[in-house]
Amino acid sequence: MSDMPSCQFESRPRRIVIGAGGAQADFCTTCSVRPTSVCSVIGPDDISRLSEAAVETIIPPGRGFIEEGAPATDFFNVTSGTVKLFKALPDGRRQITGFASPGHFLGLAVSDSYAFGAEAVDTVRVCRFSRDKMADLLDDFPKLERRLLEEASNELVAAQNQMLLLGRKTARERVASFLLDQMHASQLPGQEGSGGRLHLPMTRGDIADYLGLTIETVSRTLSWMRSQGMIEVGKGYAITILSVPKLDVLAAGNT
Amino acid sequence: MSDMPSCQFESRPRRIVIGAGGAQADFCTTCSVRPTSVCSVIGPDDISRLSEAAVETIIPPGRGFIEEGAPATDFFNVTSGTVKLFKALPDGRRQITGFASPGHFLGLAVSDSYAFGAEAVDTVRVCRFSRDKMADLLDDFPKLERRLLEEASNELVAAQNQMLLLGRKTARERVASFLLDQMHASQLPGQEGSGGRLHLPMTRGDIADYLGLTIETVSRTLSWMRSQGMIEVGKGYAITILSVPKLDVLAAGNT
DNA sequence: GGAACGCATTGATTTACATCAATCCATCCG
DNA sequence: CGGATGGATTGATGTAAATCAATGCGTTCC
Repeated sequence: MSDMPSCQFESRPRRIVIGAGGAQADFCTTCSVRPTSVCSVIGPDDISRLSEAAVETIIPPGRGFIEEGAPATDFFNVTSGTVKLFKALPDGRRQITGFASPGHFLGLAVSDSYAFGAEAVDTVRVCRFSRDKMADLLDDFPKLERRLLEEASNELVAAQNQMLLLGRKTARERVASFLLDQMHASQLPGQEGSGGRLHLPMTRGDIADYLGLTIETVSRTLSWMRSQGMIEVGKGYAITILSVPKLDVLAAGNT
Repeated sequence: MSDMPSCQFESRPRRIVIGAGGAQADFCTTCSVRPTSVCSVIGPDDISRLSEAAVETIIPPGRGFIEEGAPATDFFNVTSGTVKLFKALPDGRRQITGFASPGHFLGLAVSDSYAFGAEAVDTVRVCRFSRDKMADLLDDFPKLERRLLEEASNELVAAQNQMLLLGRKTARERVASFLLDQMHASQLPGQEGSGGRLHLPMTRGDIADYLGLTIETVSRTLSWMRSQGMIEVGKGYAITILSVPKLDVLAAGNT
């Protein structure tokens, strides 16, 4: 735990701060266009309240910024990039429990320490809040609480799906499910169709830790899918989905 | 899906109903002593509001009462017994995502259909609410919403632990983790110490489906633990934990 | 009492995936 | 440029747990 690259937040404190009568539209600009963000939930009139608690932080690829088991002091809202959330065993085995993309909240845990670690996959921007102030905000903005409940419910559904995947699916089914999930995530409102082209910012190792497999099995499975004409594996982090139906059949477990 | 033993709720509608000025203490008696229940969160003064929406239902062992994928019309609060929550693949493979005991809420899903199925392990009592009315209740009782968020957060933490278990732990580690979890759950406030004696209402099949193993592996692992002096396997559903430290070492992955 | 049933245990065998190991190929950097 | 580095791929081998199979054992119900 001690050799973890701990993040000093590279904080340029209050990178974007709004005064009482300042230009509110400038606050956390990414927030304002994301339907799931803090700002859009709270409403423009109260943004100045939020600004007192928030610090925007930029996190470089591979940098950890939440350490599993550390005191849970902060609360985050991802505004750009992809974050991997994980838990680890003492001997180093790792399970990535999810990838958080823009709009997601981190640090919901009710306990006083983080139940998971978090690390930037690519360059990530987050809005960071003190958890103390967060409690006050929740009292003042019921809509925010509603939004958090919605978020938690969605994550719970995702977690249940992942438990089914980890407990009962074969390697091929896991990879197929993953690719389809990623495709759906990339087709969220605002994103263009992309014709089955995926970018996947994470490494094979991350995918393996997410799917409960090894790097080699992930690699072999992708090669097999390529041989079956289901996908095309490009250079770098590009994968193109050639046949959604074939992957669907696989992912559903209809071998 | 169609041959599932669907529950007609065996409803004796409003088994316990309170009139405007009625004896409020009679409503859902189990609720009133559980710190996590709906009633105790809402407060006695508002119980009559709740009574308009709630129906107490008794569900016999093995009976399913939430069908995965069915329209999510109701919302439940378990008041006694144990419920298994699960997801299934078309070919019958099953993953139990959790066991719900008294105080737990079911049906949080924001979508309009249930993301999981639910079935009674032993005889179960629940308070059932219409989801439509639930939305109104949430507006009127912020404390309830806070409580639900807390519940969801706790479940999320449990789900993350389970993902680590399913993705990265060996069979022995899984069973050890399970036994320790069950022991901790049985030591919640109110329950007596019990001296390591566990009751486990679920079958080996349920445990297997919860841990992502087969019945045979669960059985073999328990036998092995017995041979190691870690546990004692009694008749029926009784298991006695003889050495918490040994199980701890196993569960943590220190092989 | 004794089939019949469901659940659990134990043994023999198979297998999907992990592990060990050898390239390959970009990118980085002195 | 050329060695070093980190990720990815592919091959050979090992193994933990699944599968297949037999038996036991308590309950239920004629």
